Amino acid sequence: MSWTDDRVEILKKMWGEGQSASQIAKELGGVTRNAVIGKVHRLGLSNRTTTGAAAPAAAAPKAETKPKPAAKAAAKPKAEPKEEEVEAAPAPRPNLPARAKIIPAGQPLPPQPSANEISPEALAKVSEIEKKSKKIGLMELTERTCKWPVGDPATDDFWFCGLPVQQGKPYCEAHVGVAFQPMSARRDRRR
DNA sequence: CCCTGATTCGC
DNA sequence: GCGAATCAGG
Repeated sequence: MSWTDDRVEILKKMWGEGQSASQIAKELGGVTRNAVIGKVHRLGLSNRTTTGAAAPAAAAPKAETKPKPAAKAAAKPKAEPKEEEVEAAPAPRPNLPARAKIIPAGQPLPPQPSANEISPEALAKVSEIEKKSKKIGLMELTERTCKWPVGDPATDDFWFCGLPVQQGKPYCEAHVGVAFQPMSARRDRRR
């Protein structure tokens, strides 16, 4: 595939909308996100300060990019209804064994050193997500499902969180929060 | 070990 | 000019 004017236009449009390079590449087809990024740079329209997936600092106040006074007469009333994202069904919700006494106090911390102090916020968050947990069984555990145990293994009332894990961690974000709160900042990241 | 963009360099 | 490989970071 080559960069035809048409495709470049789509690229500019989507990039301007803040779409990620991978999304643009997927839309265009026949190119990878690297190709898109490369092209973006070559076109000069790089900056967007949106590094990383989790970069809430969008802002983009100086978006007004009209460097070309030469108004392009290419008026294309493209009524793009945007891509419709299909929302997957929520939790499978396997029938709960009657009264699920979701112990509020006895927090099932796997490797509990001794006495740790977890912020009430984190605990509240855990209680919250436990409701949303997928309640998966041991068999459903994969490398990227939260392995946080909930309930009492000795009873029916036991399952694993199963939510998407945090990168590299064995737990989801909420559980990571209570799993290892205390951590000395490690300035070490070399391949 | 998912994702993002940025840069390099052989083609 | 192109983009895979790589880098740098969330």
